Amino acid sequence: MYSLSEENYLKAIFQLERNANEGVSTNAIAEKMETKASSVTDMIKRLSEKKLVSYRKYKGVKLSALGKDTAVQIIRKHRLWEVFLVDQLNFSWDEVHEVAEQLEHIKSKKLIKELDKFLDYPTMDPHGDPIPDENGNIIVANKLLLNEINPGKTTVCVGVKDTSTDFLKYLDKNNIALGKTIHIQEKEAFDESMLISIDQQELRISKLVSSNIYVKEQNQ
Amino acid sequence: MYSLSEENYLKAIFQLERNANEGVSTNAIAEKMETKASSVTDMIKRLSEKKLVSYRKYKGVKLSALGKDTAVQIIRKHRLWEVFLVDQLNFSWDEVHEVAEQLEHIKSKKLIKELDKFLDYPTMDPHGDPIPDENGNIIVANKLLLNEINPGKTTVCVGVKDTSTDFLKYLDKNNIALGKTIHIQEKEAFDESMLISIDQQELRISKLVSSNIYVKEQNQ
DNA sequence: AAATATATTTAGACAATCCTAAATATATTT
DNA sequence: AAATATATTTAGGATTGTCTAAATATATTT
Ligand SMILES: [Mn+2]
Ligand SMILES: [Mn+2]
Ligand SMILES: [Mn+2]
Ligand SMILES: [Mn+2]
Repeated sequence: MYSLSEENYLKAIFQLERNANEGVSTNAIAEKMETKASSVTDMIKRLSEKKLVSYRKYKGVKLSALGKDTAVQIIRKHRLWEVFLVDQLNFSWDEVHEVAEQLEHIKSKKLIKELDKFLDYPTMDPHGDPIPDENGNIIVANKLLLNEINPGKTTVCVGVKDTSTDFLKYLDKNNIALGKTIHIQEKEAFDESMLISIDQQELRISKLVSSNIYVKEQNQ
Repeated sequence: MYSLSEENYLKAIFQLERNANEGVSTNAIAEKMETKASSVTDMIKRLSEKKLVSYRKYKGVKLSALGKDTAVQIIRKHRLWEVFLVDQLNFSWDEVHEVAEQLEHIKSKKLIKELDKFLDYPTMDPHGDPIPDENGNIIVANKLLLNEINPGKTTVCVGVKDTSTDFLKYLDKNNIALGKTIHIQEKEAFDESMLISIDQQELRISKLVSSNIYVKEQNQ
């Protein structure tokens, strides 16, 4: 169907489109893909030929319905594989991404259908991100960033924004994981650092940390 | 490490080397890979540069130790994935090869180690072929082709030589599977067809069929 | 609005992999 | 051993995807 390279571009454009409401810029794609703007322009033309994106010179690209659907299916595969690696093969949440980047390109309808069944139809991946269903529908949970919550509140960790190995290992080290109850004791006005408690343990975290943890408020 | 294409060539050469004791010919590789002899020559030069094969013009290629080891590890991955697909994801033995051809190229030491453990260290794939261990050792079972066995003997099916969908579906239809007891009642001298019985059911099979089923003799 | 900075595209090139057609080497017949 | 057939390599080219450098368009400053 589509090449590995085309699939990676589609995924990148999809993720960039979430934020920007205008066409996604060549440079933004180049940065995300860690490649050169000229390479992006080349690829955009190919994707446009194949009706995966709409493109007007200098105006950026938008995914077509076909392009969007293709991207979502790749994300679905990526996240299902991540679940498999963590739940069945003893991978930790900081080890799965690289392998899932490869596995997401395996082409087999049956494989992904059976994997989904085997994993008992998971709805989120190890980082708290939603897994699109067969039809490409994504249920967006109403989650908030921890740094937006007021002191005194009790929350539950439901996801991470930064999924880098460094950040995930930091969280591991400090006993922060999906499902953990996080109580916010104080928020320092000066640098927005927070004093939180998890399992009766106090911990001070920087704004950089609190702005990369998704939570939902408890009992609401 | 190595490209998908390079890996596929190594695997093909490895399999061809099993039979031929001389260097593997360009044409043999071309036929196996369903490509052109000129493409094979191109690739052989690349593999030779990378010390994966030794090559003398017009004399065919031989895998180096490195090439052999690389090929065996790919075969190991291929067969482990086939076991996974059949045992865990409800694939039938005629459906796995195509997907395993893709999965065998996923690069992750940990993945294959954990998959092996998850499957409880299987020693053979769904077609009865041995799975090389971590160190690349292959235990060659002493199996015989059914057409070499004399009438009156009782055997157990332990593998298939032809793994094409058509042949595997024929076996399914006729209740022939790994582990089944096959009793040989008659062998027709004229065309070497056989009358066999499986689960008290009689079946006449052609020489083409009996020469693609591996068995071991019972009680010996 | 002109000058400057930034973003984007184009031109030209390169590596990997495949192909066809032609040239050459090796093997088989006669 | 010459003639013929078969196998293999080489030459030249296409495609995909990448890159650098130059050209051009758009955005921002002054
Ligand atoms: Mn990921
Ligand atoms: Mn994830
Ligand atoms: Mn196979
Ligand atoms: Mn097999």
